[in-house]
Amino acid sequence: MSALTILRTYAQKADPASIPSSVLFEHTAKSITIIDAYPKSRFHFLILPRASAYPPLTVSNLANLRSLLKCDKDRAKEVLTDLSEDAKRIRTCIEEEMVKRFGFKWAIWTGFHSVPSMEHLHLHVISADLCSPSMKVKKHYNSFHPKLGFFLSLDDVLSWFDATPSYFQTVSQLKKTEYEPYLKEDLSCFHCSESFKNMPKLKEHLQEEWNKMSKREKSKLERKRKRETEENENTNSNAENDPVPPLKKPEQEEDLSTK
DNA sequence: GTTCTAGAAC
DNA sequence: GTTCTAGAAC
Repeated sequence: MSALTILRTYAQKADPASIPSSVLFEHTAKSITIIDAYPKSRFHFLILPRASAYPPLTVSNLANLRSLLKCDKDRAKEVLTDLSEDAKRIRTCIEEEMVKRFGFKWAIWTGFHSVPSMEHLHLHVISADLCSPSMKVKKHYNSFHPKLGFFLSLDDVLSWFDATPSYFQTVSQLKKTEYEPYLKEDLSCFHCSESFKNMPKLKEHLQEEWNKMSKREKSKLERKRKRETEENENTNSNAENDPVPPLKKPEQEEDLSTK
């Protein structure tokens, strides 16, 4: 089967449960969520609108964002808002898993590639780390870089529907010539903008950025936990006494939070 | 995505 | 001289 149309065959399944469990994450009447076969971050899912869920839209209307945005505006918006709801649920699952596996939560991006590499509309739900063995070449990295322009956040796309009709017209063309050059831009860290000469150097740096984030977030959680314990002890020990003054933040805490 | 090759890095 | 990497070709 062609790699380019694999998503379409999933989206056309009458019974999504027949999709291998190593691929399928979950499905609803309207969508199918799969685990990306080549994850570009620690968590990377794709949400596909099911081919028969949006009559009279056809599988060719659902080929990509461009083809969808050419359809009746209300119908297109319905597909996207449904995907948005699904994404919200998936993000919650990812966050739970982040806490279970890594002990803290970090950002999750939800959006489309402006120029997709596979047939059938697919919404990326991807953790904001871009650390993965499958992240190999510049094109991979730049296609998810949140500040570059190639990656279109779903919220941005939804905001196009509230813009002027002429803006919607223009932006919904998603011209390849406009977006493809982003993929060739120099490698720069999405956290700190530092630039890198090659992928191995960038990947090493992204891992360091993630380690820093992990430390920062975990100590934040630790301070929160301590504070809550203290507050509880305080409440209990003073339960029979008169009103207690609010707890003051220790000096040390102020310092750490600014770092 | 994988394979091949030129050129950079070491 | 050998290894590594980016980019082109498929």
